[in-house]
Amino acid sequence: MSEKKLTLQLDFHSGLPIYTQIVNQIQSQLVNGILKPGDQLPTVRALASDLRVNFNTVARAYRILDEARIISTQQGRGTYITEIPPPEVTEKLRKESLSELTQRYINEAYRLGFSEREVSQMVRDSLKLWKEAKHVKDEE
Amino acid sequence: MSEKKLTLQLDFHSGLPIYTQIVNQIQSQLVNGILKPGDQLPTVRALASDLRVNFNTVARAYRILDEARIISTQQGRGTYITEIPPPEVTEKLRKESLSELTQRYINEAYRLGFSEREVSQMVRDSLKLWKEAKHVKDEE
DNA sequence: CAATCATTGATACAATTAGTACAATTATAG
DNA sequence: CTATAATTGTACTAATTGTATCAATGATTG
Repeated sequence: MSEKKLTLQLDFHSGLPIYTQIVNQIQSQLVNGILKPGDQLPTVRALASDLRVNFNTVARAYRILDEARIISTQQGRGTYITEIPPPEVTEKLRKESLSELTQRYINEAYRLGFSEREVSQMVRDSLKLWKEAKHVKDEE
Repeated sequence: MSEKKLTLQLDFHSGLPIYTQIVNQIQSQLVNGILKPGDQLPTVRALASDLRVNFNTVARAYRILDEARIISTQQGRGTYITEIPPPEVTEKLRKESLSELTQRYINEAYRLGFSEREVSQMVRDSLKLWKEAKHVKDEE
């Protein structure tokens, strides 16, 4: 059951290797709860076909995730999200996920020509708004 | 799909370095719309062979364009025209666009359960790294 | 003329992705 | 139950890409 279809959005011009994008997005979906422990991932060939990449590229991503104990790949069986990800892994993942997200954000801002000062200021402002909004919400 | 052939006219007696001519003509074709953001450029070897020059000369041109953020070169993958920010965007639009980008970033971080402190710290760290990297690059 | 510097070329390297054969497991036929 | 085929991940290699380094060349300058 649970024919959950793994949906990944690759950007072939982003400068990030395909396998890295696959790794990042699977990590992100796990942190985010879209993927859960025990879930089966598509086979390397199925996902590769879906993404229109070579299956070795997917295999490489899976191997990286496997070495990080995030998934468990079993020859002849398939690939699964690790049942009980150790807390230090999930915390590490959380941090990495934020780091990843932040880098993407800063790179994008830089690409659009914004300065370090502008980015810094905008983040400060936005965080302030965010905190205020959260405050209001918490007061209910 | 889009097998656009990049056609450059080199003048070997002009006194202008080959790599400069390549840089200029690619820039020119971009301005004139012959090349568009996302377009893939020929490989350094293919273009070099086409122009009958050493591929390092093309690589040098590509590197200059890459540093100018006009193209994005990716080892093992290829070279692409980057999505350039239209220079004629007003400052207001610029700010709005950064604001929007930042909101998306913060919302995503929030959705992933990060605290204001974590986000703030991560942005500071990432900006620092970014600035250092830029510095090194500028010093060469 | 000699020294220096920019340009170009030669060569080796590194990163990414693709191709091919193989091994482990599971499903199926008899 | 056993044999065989199908499915899955693995390992190794090859091909394609850009990168780094240094040497050769040729022009410029003192």
